[in-house]
Amino acid sequence: MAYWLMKSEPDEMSIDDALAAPKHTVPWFGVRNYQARNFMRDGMRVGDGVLFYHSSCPQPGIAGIAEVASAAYPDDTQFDPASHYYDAKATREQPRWMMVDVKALRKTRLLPLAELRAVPELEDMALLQKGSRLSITPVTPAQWKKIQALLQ
DNA sequence: GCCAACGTTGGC
DNA sequence: GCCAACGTTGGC
Repeated sequence: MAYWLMKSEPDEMSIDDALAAPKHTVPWFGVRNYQARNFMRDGMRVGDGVLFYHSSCPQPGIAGIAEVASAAYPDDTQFDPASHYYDAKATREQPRWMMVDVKALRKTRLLPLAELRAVPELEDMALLQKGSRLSITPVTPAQWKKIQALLQ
């Protein structure tokens, strides 16, 4: 089992929104970065652990725990000209962008980015690397364990 | 709103 | 294949 951190802007979809969704499950549409797509398509398995991260907001940080709830499948918004996420170069025969379903398990206390940065055991987290902008990053088992402890 | 850092595009 | 220009991300 692998672990991941997935960023969401709470204005778009917060941990509360995800918990309020049917089956607490939401499609993770809108990823338009190849590395992040590849993590979903090639790396994720159903049941993988997910740190639900709030970004681009007054208090960025980890806001909840979730899990991967499906294999990767095409993100329909790429085919919709009216969508913000439309991609003219994508076709149904040759989709370019994939997504997974994510099931929210619980809301946690907000574990702020600044607090994560202050933990020596977490300094190698992909999230914390200089210039890192990826919306989906891997988390090691040791990092996952440390963060669970911080959330106790 | 600023800006550092990064990814993508497209001309050559 | 290089790389300049541009667009985006996301913390502050």
